[in-house]
Amino acid sequence: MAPRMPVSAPVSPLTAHLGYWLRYVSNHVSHAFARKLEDEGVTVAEWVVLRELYDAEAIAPSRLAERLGMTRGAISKLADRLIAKALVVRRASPDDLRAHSLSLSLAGRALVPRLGALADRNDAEFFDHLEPEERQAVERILRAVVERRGLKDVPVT
Amino acid sequence: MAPRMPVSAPVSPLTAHLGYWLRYVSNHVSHAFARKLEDEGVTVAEWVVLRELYDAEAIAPSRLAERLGMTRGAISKLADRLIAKALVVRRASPDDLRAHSLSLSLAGRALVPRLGALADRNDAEFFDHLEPEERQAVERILRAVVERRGLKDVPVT
DNA sequence: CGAGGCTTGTTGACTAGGAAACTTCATCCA
DNA sequence: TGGATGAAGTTTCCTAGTCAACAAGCCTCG
Repeated sequence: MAPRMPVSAPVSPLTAHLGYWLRYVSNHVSHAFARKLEDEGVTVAEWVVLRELYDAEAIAPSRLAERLGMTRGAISKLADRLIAKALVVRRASPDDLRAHSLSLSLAGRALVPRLGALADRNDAEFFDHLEPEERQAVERILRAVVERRGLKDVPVT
Repeated sequence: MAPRMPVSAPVSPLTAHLGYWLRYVSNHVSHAFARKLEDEGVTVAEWVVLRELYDAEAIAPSRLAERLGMTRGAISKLADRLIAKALVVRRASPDDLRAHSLSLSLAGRALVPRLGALADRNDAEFFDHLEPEERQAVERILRAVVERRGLKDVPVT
C-alpha cells in the first residue's frame, strides 16, 4: 500500500485520433513543399492563389476568399504581396466601382507550370510508394468526409 | 483562326495531390476542434502540450519542442501562457541550472480528461461514419508514410 | 585550471492570418 | 428621390508561430 501519485483517468492518446495523423502528415507535406517553393520565392498560400488564377483568367478577391477558405482581409494582403512580386495584376471593375479583379501577369502565368512541377514532385515524394488502390482509397475517403460535412471552404497553409 | 488568349500548359489541379486533401480535411478537423476547445479557454497547441504532460509527469521544454516539432522559442511562450492559466508549473532543475521542467498543475491534470473527451468527440464527428476497415486503412497508410520518411517531429496547429 | 564550445531557455524582430471596424459604392424600395 | 441596407476591399489590432541573437551554465581537454 505504498503512497502513490494521483492516479490519472485514462485519456485517449493523441495518436488515437485520425485527425492527429492527418495533421501530422499534412504539416510535413506542406512544410516540405514550402521549402521547395522557397527557391522560387513563393509561399504555399501564394501557390494556391496562383494555381487558382491559372484556370480562372480573372477572379474577384471575395470569390477567391470563399474558394480558399480565407478572410477577405487575408486575400487583400496576399494579393498585395503577389502584386509586389509582379505575378498578379489587380484591376478595378468598370461596372462596379467597389469590385476588383485579380489575374495572373505574364510572369505569373509563366511561373505556374514550374510550381506545378514542384507540387507534383512533392506529392510523389510522399505518396508514390503507395499502391494505386491505397492512394485512391485515401482520396476517396477524404473526399467523402468533405462531402459529408458539406465543407465548402478550402484550407490554406 | 481567331486570335486567342495565350494557351496555358496543362498543370495538375490542386485536387490532384493527396497532400491537398490531407491539408483540406486536416484544417477543418483542427478548426472544429479549436472551436470546441475555445469553451475551455485552451488552444489546440496548448491541448497537445497538456496531453503530452499528462503522461510524462515532468518534461524538459527542449524535449517537448522535439516531440511537438516546434522551436524552443515557441514552447517557451506556450509554457508562459499555460502557466498564466495555472495549468502548468515550471520548475528549475536542481542538477543543471540551465534546465527547467514542465509539469501539470492539479488544475491542469483535472482538465485533461475533459479536453480528451472533446478530442474524442471531434474525431468521431468527422470519422465515425467510416467503416472500421477504412479508418484503419487510412491510419495504417499515414503511419507508413511517417515511418518511411523518418519523420520524427510532430505537427502543431 | 580555464578557455572554447555545447546546450538550455528566453527574447526581439518579423511574418501570416483572423476578427472587426471602416470606407466606398450599389441597390432597393417607401 | 433619397435613406436604409448591405456588399467589396482595406486597414488595424491581435495572436501564434519562426528565426536568430543572446545570457547563463555545463563540460571537455590541453
